[in-house]
This record gives sequence, C-alpha cells and structure tokens, in this order.
Amino acid sequence: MDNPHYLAIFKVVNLIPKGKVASYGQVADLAGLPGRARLTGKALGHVPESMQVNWHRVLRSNGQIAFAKGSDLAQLQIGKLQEENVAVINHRVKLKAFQWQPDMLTLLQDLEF
DNA sequence: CGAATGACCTTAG
DNA sequence: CCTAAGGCCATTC
Repeated sequence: MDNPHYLAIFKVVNLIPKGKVASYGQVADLAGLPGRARLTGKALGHVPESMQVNWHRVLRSNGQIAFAKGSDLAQLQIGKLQEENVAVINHRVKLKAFQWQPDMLTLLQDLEF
C-alpha cells in the first residue's frame, strides 16, 4: 500500500455513519479524487490489517452490492449491513432511505486536509 | 512496452 | 430492465 490517496479514502469511508451508506464515486469525490471511483475500490481491497475500515458501508452508485451475488464477500457485507438495520433486497439497498448526506462543514473539520 | 483486468460511473438508446 | 460506449487508472501479466 504505497498509493498516497489510500489514506484519504479510508478516512472518508470511516466518516460514513452507522446505518448509512455511500458509493465508491461519492467517496472518491469527498477524498479529493473526482472521477476516480475505481481507485476507491482498489483501496478498499488493500486495507492494511493494522487498520479498521468500514468498507461494508460502500456500494455502487445504484445501491447494488459490488460483489458477485452469492460470493463470500457479498454475504459478509450484507450481513454487516443488516446488523446496522440497513435492508438489502435483491442484492441492493434503497439509496433514498440510506444514502449518506454529508454535512460539508463538519466534514472539513474531521478531514483537516 | 502493450494488453487485460477490476470492490466504478454516466449518458444515451 | 438491458446494452454499448467513454471515462477513469493502478496492477498485473
């Protein structure tokens, strides 16, 4: 893990409140990496074990789970989401009800560049 | 060095 | 709902 952007990404992901979710693209934007959603996915696949990141709160822009249906990771993610009372129907969550709406002011404080 | 490959996104038809 | 085309880019082969 030597990409300097990974840290910013992890930081943003950990700001997503319990019970809410965000998309890869949204995370990338907030981390100062507009248009680089793929990098978010990349980063989440390389989380150092010394770190704890709430990767399960990150979904595709349409609310779908990013992993193949039935895969171990997909099951794990769905389980973790349901523990937080986020309903996952048909491999997808209803964004209208759960998507995170960050408050930019407090967000900037937490990020402190 | 070129080609393929993703935990992606958006627009258009 | 589905496909296709463009964008994006670190990694791996």
